[in-house]
Amino acid sequence: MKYTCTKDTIIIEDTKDFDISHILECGQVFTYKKNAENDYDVYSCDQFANVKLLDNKYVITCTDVNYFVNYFDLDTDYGIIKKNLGKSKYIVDAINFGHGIRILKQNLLEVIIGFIISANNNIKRIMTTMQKIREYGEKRGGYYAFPSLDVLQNITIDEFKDMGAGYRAEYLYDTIRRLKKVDFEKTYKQDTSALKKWLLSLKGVGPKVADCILLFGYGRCDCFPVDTWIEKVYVDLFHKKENRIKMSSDLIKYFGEYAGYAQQYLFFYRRSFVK
DNA sequence: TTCCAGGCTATGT
DNA sequence: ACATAGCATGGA
Repeated sequence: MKYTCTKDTIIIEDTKDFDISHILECGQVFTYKKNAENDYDVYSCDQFANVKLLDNKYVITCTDVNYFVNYFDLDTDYGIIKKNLGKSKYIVDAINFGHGIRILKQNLLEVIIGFIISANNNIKRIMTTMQKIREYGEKRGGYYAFPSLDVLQNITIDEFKDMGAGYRAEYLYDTIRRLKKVDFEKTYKQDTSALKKWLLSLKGVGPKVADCILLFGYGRCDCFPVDTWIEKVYVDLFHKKENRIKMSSDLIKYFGEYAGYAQQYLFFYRRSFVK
C-alpha cells in the first residue's frame, strides 16, 4: 500500500484497502475512541495516533511513525489476500462490505487482557473497562500508556469489578500473575499449537479467546475465532450447526492460509445484518 | 421479564 | 471426550 511519511504524520492517498471505521469497528481492538465520522483516536501500548479523513486522504498524526506503519500493517498487500479469499459470493460480499479492514499488529498484553474481558460481554463495555484499566498507566500528556504487568499486578479483584469486568475480574487477577512468569519474547518463537496450548492454560482463556490472541496478538493468520456471529456465518455457509472447535477447523480448511483475514471480513459483515 | 453480548470454568456423565 | 448450569452486568 502506498503511503508517505513526515516526522509525525502518515498520509494514505489510496484508500481502497484502508477504512478506519472498518479497521477499528470490526471487533479486533478495544482501545480507541471515535471523535466523529472518519476521526478516531487510537491507543496502543505507550503510543497514540489520531486518524482523520481529509480531502479523501487519511492523515495519521502520531507519536511514532514507524510504530504505526507497523501497527496498521501498511506494508501488507491486501489486494492479494482478497483475491485469494474471494472464492464464493458470500465472502466476496463480505469483502466488499468491509473492504477497508486490515488486521492490526497490536500490543500482545492488551490483546490478552482485552479478550479475556470480551467473554460473554458486549463491545461497548469491553472498551469502557479497557479504558479504565489504561488509566492506571503512566500519563503521557493527553493520554495514558497501557499499564505494565507490574502495575497491573497491583490492581485488586474488586477494582477490576468496579471497572465493569464482572466475574472475569478474578481471571484477570490470576492471568496477570501467570504472565509475570513468562518471557514474552520467547513465546513469539513457539509454533501455533504449542502457543495455543499455553494460552488455554491461562484463566479466562478458552478456545475462542485463544484464537483471538493468536490472530490479533501473534499475527497467526491461519486461526479462526468462532463466536456467536461466526456461528451464524457457519450456518449460512454450510447449512448445519456444529460445536465451535469443529466450525473453526472447517472454516480454516475452507479459507486456507488467510482464514484469519476471512474471519474479520465475515464477522464485520454478519454483525451488520441486525441492529 | 427474559434474552443477549466476540465464552469460560467447574461439574457430572 | 461431550453436555450443561452458573456466572456479572447493562441494554434491548
